[in-house]
Amino acid sequence: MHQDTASQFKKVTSAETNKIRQKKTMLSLMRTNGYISAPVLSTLLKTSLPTCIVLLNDLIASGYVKNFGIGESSGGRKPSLYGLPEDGFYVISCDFSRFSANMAIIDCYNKFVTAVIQIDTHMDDNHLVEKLYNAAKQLMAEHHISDEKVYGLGVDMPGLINSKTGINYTIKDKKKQNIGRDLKLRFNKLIYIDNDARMHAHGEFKFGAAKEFKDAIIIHWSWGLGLGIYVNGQLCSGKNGFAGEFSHIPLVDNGEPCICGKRGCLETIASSNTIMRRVRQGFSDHEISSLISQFNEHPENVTPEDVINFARQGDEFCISILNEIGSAMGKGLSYIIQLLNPEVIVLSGPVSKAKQYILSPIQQSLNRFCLEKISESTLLVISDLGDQSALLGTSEMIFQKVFTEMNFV
Amino acid sequence: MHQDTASQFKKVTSAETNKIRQKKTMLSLMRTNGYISAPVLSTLLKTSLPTCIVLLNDLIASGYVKNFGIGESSGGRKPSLYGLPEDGFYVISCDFSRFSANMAIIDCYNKFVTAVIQIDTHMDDNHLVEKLYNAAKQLMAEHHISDEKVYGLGVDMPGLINSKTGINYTIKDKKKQNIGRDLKLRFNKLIYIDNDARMHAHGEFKFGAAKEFKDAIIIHWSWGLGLGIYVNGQLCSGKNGFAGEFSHIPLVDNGEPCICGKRGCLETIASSNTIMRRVRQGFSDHEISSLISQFNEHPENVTPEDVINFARQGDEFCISILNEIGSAMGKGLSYIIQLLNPEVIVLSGPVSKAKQYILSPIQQSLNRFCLEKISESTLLVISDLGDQSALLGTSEMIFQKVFTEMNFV
DNA sequence: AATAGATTATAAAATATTTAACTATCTTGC
DNA sequence: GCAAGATAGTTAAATATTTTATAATCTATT
Repeated sequence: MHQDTASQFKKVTSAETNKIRQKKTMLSLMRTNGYISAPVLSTLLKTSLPTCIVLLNDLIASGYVKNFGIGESSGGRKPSLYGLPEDGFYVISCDFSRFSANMAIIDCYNKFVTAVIQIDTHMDDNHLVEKLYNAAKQLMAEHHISDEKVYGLGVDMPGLINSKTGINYTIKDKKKQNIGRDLKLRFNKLIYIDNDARMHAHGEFKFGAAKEFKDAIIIHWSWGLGLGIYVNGQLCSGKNGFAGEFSHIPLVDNGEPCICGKRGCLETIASSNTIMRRVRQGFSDHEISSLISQFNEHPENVTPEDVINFARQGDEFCISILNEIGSAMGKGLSYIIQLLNPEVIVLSGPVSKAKQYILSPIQQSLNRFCLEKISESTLLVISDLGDQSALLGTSEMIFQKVFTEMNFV
Repeated sequence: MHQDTASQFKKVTSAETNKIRQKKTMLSLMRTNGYISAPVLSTLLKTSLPTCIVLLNDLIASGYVKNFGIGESSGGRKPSLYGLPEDGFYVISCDFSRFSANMAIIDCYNKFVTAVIQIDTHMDDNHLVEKLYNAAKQLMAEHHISDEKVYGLGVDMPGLINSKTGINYTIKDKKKQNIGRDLKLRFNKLIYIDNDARMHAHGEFKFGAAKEFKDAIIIHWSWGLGLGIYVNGQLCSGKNGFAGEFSHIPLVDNGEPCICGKRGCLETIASSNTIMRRVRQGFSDHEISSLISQFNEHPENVTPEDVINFARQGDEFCISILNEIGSAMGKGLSYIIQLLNPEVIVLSGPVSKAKQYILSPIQQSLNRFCLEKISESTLLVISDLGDQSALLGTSEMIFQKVFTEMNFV
C-alpha cells in the first residue's frame, strides 16, 4: 500500500532532498571557508540570490547558522556574513601512538576547545573502547559540552587500516580488529578511523605546509617512515587503505634485517632506528664526540632528539649520522618524485626537526638520482605544524563525514 | 551601458546555463554508458522525469540525440532508449611513435570509422602541423565526414608533456614546443595533447584490462617503461604532467649508463634495450641457443620480438633473458605496490607479449620485495587490448574535453 | 486469460526558482 | 561632499520544475 513505514507519516519529496543537499554544501563551505556572504554562496552553489537567502534563513531558524554581522565591501554595499556558530558543532579527535593515546575536542573552526589529554591505552587494549568513552565523557563534562553537539569521533592509530570499513588489520586479536563497529556501538555517533601517518599527513595537507597544494607528499619521519600521498587534491589510500608503505621499500641488497622480516628496507637506513644503531656503534667504536662523552655512563639514555641537538651544536659524529639517513631518505624520495611529480614534499615528525642538517643531504641525493627537469620544480620543506597535525587531520576527516552524512531537522 | 557586446543581442540567463550544464551531462552519460532511458537519466541527474524529457526533446530537436527505440523491461512498461547518433560526433586521434605517427577518426562510441593511417613524421618535424592537417583532411574526405562533425583532435607523443598547457618540453626547438597552440591555430578545433605512455594507459584503463578498477597501474613495456597511474579513478599527471617516469628510477648502484645521463636506471635492466644488450653479449659469448645460431649471419636483425618467440619455443638463453628483466621489473613494481596499493597492474606493450615467461619472474620478485599483506591482493595481468590502446585513450580524452567544453546551439 | 503489481509516459495543478525592477548601502574620483 | 558606479538585499511577476493524477504498457502470478 505504501512504499515504506516512514512515508506513512511524512513524504520526503525530491525538492526537499535537493534543498537539503544545498544546505549541506552551504554548511561545508562555511566550515572550510569561514564566514561567507550570500552573494558568494549564490555563485558557488550556482543558485540565485533570493533562493540562497531563503535557504540561509531556514538554516538560521534551525540554529545551524549564525549571522556574523557586516563584512568588507568590494566596491559596493557591505554584505552580511554568515557562518557556523562556534559552539554549534564539535567532534572528538583521538590520536594513538604506540603506548598511549591523545584526545581533544575540536570545534568546526578547527580550534581545540579542550586541552589535549593523554589516555593510558594502546591499540591491542581490551578496554580500549571503554577507556576512550570515559575520557570523552570526562572532557565533555569538564567543558560543559552537551552530547548532541558532538557529532562524531575520529581516531587514528598505527597499522594497516581500511578507513572505508574501519578495520585495523594490525590489531592482534581478530575479534577486536573491527574497531569502527565497536566504537559506533558505544558512542552512537559517526566514526572515522584511519592510519596515524596518513592523518599526520592530512593535518599538514589541510592546515600546514602543504595547504596550498594539490599534489603533495608528506613524510612523518620517526621510528617508522609514514607517508601521505595526495593526487589531484585527494588522499591516496589504495585498494585496502594500505597505500603509503614507504618504510618497507627495499633499498639495500642484503642489508640490515628489518622488523617486517625482510632486509634492507628504507626503514633500516633512514629512520630513528638507524640513528640509534649508529649511536650504539659509536659507543663501541669510542667515537670522538661530545654526545658519546656526555652519555658515557648511560648510553641507553640517548634519544634521537639528543643526536639532532648535538648535531646543531656542531658535533661531527652526529652530523655524519644525519647525513647518512638524509642521503638514504633522498634516494627513497627520488622514486616518489619521478613516479608522482608532486608539487611539494613536506617533512614532519621528530627527525624533521634537524632542519638544514637533514635537508641538504636529501637535496644532494635528489640531484644525484632524479631527472633535473622533474625534481627542479619540487619544493622540499619542513613542517610548520606542531605535534597536533594528527589530531587536526583526524578531526578534519570526521567533520567532512559529519557534514556529508548528518541528518537535518 | 551593457555588460558585454554579446549581451546586446542575447542575454544568457542562469536558468539557461543550468539547462546547458544538464544537457552536457546527459550527452556525456550517453557517450560513456551507451543507450539510456529517460527514468535512468532522471535519477542520475537528480531531476524529475518531466523536465528530463523536456531536455531530451530539446536535444533531439537540435540533432544531438536520437531515439533508439524501445528497451528491455524491468518489470513494467518498456522504456524508450536515447543515445548519440553514430554519425553525429567524431574526433581525430593521433599516436606518435619515434619515427612515425598513426591517425584515425573515431566516433563517440569509440569505434574506428576509418582505417589507421601512418604519417611519415616525428615530434621534431618542421612540417608536423601541416602533415597532420593534410592527413586529417584526407581521412575526412575519403570517408565523407564533414568538418563540423569533427569536434576535436587528440595527439599523444613521447616526451615530458604538460597536458594542461599543451607544451612538449622534449621537442628540441623551443619555438615548436607549444604544439597545442600550433595545432589549435591550424585545426580550429578543441585540442588535447598528452604523453604516449599515459595515453596507452588511458586506453587500457577505460577499455582494456583495467576498466573495472579505480586504483590501477598500467605499464607500457617497450624500449622505455611507460607508466600510467590511476588514483581514485583519476589519472595522476603530477605538477607539470611529468608523473610516471618509471624508466629512470635508480635501481642499480653504479650500473649501466642510461640515455638519461645517469646510471643504473630501471630502463637499463628491464627494457627492450636490456634484451638487445644481452643478445649482443650472447653472440660474442657464443651462447648455445637456437636464436644465436639462426641469426648467426645477421645478428643485427634480431628484434626483442624474436627473443620472446624463441623463449616460447623453449630456448633456454632467451628464457633466461626474460627472467632477468622480469625480476628487475618486479623489483620496480614492488615500490609502486607498497607506495600506492593498487588494485591491478596491467602489463602492455611488446614485452608483455611474453606472457607467463615474464609474469612468473615478476611474481617471484614481488613475493621477495613486498609485504605479503599488501601484494597479495594486487592483480597482475597482461593487456587484452591491441596496439590501438593509445589511439583509444587519446580519443577518450579529447571526447571528454569536447563534451565538457563544447558550445550548444 | 485475467488480474495485480511494476515501470514508463503525459498533462495539469501546485510549488519553487529565477528574473527584473527597485531600494539600500558603500567606494571612488572629482 | 557629491555624483557615478558597484555591490547587496528585497519584492513581485515571469518562468521553470516538481508533484500528483492518470493513462499506457509490460511482467508475473493465479
